[in-house]
Amino acid sequence: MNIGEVAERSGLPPKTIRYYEDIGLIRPQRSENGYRAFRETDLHKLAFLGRARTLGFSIDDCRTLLSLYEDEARESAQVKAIAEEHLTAIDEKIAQLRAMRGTLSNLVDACRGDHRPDCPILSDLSKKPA
Amino acid sequence: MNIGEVAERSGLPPKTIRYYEDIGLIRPQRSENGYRAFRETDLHKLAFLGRARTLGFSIDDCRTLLSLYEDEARESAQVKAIAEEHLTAIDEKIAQLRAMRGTLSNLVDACRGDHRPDCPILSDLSKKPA
DNA sequence: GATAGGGCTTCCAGTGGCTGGAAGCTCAAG
DNA sequence: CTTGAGCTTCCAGCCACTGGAAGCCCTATC
Repeated sequence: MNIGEVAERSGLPPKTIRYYEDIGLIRPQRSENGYRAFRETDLHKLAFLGRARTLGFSIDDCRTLLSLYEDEARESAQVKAIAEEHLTAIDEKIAQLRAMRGTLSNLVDACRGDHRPDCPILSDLSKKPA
Repeated sequence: MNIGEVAERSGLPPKTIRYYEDIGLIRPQRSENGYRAFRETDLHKLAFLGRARTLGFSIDDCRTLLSLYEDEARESAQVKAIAEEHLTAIDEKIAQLRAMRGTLSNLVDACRGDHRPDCPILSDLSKKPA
């Protein structure tokens, strides 16, 4: 398979696939003409990576997950630990965003949004921290 | 004021303050010795920026907000529009994270996390997209 | 007056995870 | 034989900093 087909079937752009090779996540073979020659296993790995990325795992986590996936002697506890840590990080991000959202939403509600200059949003931003 | 004091009083690291000067958000004067010489207005601006950043506004938004703040002929509608757009973006991010969280949390719950290799998390990552 | 230290300066490079674009080779179709 | 799509590499840029090196400035102490 050439990169175009793999891109289509994995859902990842060619650029990303090349990048993943660059950083050593996959090692496709090469045809005589210099083109990357992907096997089914490469495609499978890329799909794995794509899915892990949509779940928000870092590239580093992906690397580890992929190696665990290929390691038949893995312990599911290793996988679970990574996932739990990631879950915690997600929760923290959500909490942070909700805090932002809360403040911002109050400010937006308080702002008339008309042609006059006075604006609670700017007032808040410019007020001294207590 | 030197940068150290401004850093402490604004809560921003010196590196960040220099960076903000670099990209033209502030224009502190200079002392004869070459040190940056900050006035109260600079400090005020930096505090404004710091607060806007913690609310998640992009640097570009911050630049606009700052110029609106200094523009006495502004209309609060301009400010509100920026804030509302940002609010929408935050909502999208939260939705995305919650989707991740939902899937991931199911997978984590389903994984025994023991010494055995079989793991629903890896199974899910490796399964073909429907 | 020498020295030690902390604070300040600039500049370069790296972070994460791609993405855009240029220059050039290969391949299939007409 | 030409055209165009697809592939190759490499370099640069995104965002918002951050780390580190090399070197100047200022104050305090001996």
